[in-house]
Amino acid sequence: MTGIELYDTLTGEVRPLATREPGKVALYACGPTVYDHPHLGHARSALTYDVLRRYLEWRGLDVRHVANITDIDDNIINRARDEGRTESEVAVEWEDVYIDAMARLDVLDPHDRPRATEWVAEMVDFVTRIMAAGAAYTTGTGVYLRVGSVPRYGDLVHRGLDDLRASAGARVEVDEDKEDPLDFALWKAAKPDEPSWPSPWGPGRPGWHIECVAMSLGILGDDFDIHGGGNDLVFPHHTNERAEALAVGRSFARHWVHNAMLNIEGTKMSKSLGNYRTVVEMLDEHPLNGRAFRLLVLQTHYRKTMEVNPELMASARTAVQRLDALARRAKAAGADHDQGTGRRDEAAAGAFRTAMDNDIGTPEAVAVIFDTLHRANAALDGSAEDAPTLVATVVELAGALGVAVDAAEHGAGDGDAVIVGLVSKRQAAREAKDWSAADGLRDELAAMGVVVEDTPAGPIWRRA
RNA sequence: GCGCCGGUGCCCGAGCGGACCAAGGGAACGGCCUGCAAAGCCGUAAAGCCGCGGGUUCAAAUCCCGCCCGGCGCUCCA
Repeated sequence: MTGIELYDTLTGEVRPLATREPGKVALYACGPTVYDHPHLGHARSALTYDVLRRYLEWRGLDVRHVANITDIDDNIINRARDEGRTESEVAVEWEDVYIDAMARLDVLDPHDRPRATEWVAEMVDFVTRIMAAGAAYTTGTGVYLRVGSVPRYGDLVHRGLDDLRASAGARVEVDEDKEDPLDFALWKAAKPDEPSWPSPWGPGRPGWHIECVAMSLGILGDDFDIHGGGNDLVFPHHTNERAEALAVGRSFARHWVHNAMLNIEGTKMSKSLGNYRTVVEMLDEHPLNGRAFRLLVLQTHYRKTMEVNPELMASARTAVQRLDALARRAKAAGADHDQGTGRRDEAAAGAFRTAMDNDIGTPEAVAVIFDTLHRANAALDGSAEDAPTLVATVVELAGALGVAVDAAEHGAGDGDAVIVGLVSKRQAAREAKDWSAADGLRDELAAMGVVVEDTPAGPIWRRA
């Protein structure tokens, strides 16, 4: 028992996270198929599991975080064909873009980042076992899972087989060779000009969902703790992953976690609506956007659709600056020296923990952080004894959610000497009570994008 | 149509039966601080009968029923 409660999609309720091994958490989060720019939805999803992982670690649990990269599928093949390149070239390019974008969002690298193409042998082996179990059959186009043979197939989506059948084929035409419209390909027979791997059923490539089963069970083992992903993956992706594992009698995820989608300007983000936003684009717009977007994600519960628009990004940036401002003035006041020594405000840490233990209540946790920030500022105003502890608590709790607090006055470094010179020149003018000279210098700095703040301990500055 | 998740102040967004909490962030306004600012502090608002209509209860934003609206899913999408 971890004391942490998490919503489980399978049972449809918040329930205690009871891990397979005490003190350890095996987490598998579905990663992207790499053939295009990662968008804000990918970022929200990655952030959700990064925060979950960081919090579990903050609680002292030993987490093994696996996030896959799907580097072979129809989209990649189509893109490669369109661009006259190999599938591998396309996949490598977009995987690099993805990983770089995640790093800029301060998403920790997962402990394992398996690629589908590196696990084909395991997938073939898995399909072989499903065949042996009598839960699959071959047709001219590949190997199919017999969905009807899997007990409680629709449990994850909370729908019965007949109900699912009734809407099957609503969007995609049904393959007549299949025994049941719900059956899906475990292995696809090779078509001309497509990459393929040898198999007992002839050359082909992995079918649907099989890569995640092979990799999650292969790396984390049976009965691993948490399987996560966007809630659009509940069906068919996760439902079918689960079916594949169940077909060979293996116990799959103990807990299913799904994050909600994201809207832009009130409507869903989609390419056709023209409101499709990429992570790189968002990050390039403002140096604070990485942290601001994370804060925005944290301010909405992970199971609720979140809103993103320029105004909200701006307000999140302002909030991030308040965090930095606290650190800066604490540093100027010499009140930050005990950071990392373990001293913290236990009332705040306790409230934070209570919020997070309750199904990862990040909005409330963020509220605790800002309440503490408020107390820290007040303590700093009155030079109260506990100011350093409160400041350290803010930094620690924000850090537990992956929000870095930056006390540095210096930006990139370029031009710092000039800025420092102007700041001290202005201070000299102020001491001489030459206000017009001082204000002129402040305007000059402002034109350079630098804001000066006068504190009892002397002037400090930051980039706007 | 079916399943899941939602509809709370100017915007975003907590709360899930009862306590001076209807949190927290942003925006606005007044005051303090400041040479003036910035940062910070204090306070305020006709700001919301918590989507609409019923019901359960001593007590509901919180539970139940119906309706309206939004999002996602219903074969490869976070």
